[in-house]
Amino acid sequence: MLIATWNINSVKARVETALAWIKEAKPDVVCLQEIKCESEAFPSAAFEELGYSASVHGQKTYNGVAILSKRRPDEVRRGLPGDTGDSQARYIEAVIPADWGVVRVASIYLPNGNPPATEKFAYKLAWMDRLTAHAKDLLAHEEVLVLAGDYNVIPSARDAKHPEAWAGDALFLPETRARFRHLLNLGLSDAVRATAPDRPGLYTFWDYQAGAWQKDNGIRIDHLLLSPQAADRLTETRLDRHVRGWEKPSDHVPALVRLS
DNA sequence: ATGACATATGAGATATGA
Repeated sequence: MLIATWNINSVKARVETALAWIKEAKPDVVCLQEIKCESEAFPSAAFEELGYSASVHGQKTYNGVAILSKRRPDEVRRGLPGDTGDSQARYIEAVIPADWGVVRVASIYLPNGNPPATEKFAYKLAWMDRLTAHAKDLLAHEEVLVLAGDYNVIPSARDAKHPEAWAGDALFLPETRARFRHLLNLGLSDAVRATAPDRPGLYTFWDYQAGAWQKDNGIRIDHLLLSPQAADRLTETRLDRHVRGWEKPSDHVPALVRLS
């Protein structure tokens, strides 16, 4: 079972690109972030034509997450528990049938948090604490679980071409990285690092500006975190970086795991 | 360097991103 995560930076601006990539990669599950539209406006029909069911948690203009799956989900949760006053659409979770049972998949759009000296950074850290609390609850079920998405976290220096340039950034500050480590230390595996512990140059994002793609000035901020039961089934990880070179690309590329 | 790019909104300029 092939599971992907992709920050698509507006599903309406990118629907043709998304369809082209899905036809090529043929994933079983696709977690999308930054769809930037309300749930009713999501182009579900276009994906249904390719045989996918769409579960959507959207909002106007900003954020918005979705899960596309070939098999229809058994259940869907919209919104991250822990703060009923949080109106930002950044979390959706679905239980999806697999040949060997079911997999619980979350599509996560973790707050950016810049600039760091503002309430935006406090919101990011609080959101990470809520995610950790929820992950702890989910891990207690001892299921095949994949927490996939745009984490807006550069876990370590090897995950950036120029780590020094990110020193004061919300994506790389010690508080951010400590919370990400805390999440991993619950017992989750960073799938890409589980299969390539020290390899440099594994990036998922290149800024639109200043020729970042041409210079390969990238960072790795899109992650698939696996429960032990999911890690047992991990046979392949992949970053589809060629998609960044397509016409009108998202600034992120798909990251994938295969569970067998 | 608060800029470059890109997107949404809404119809010009601003907010957001990472």
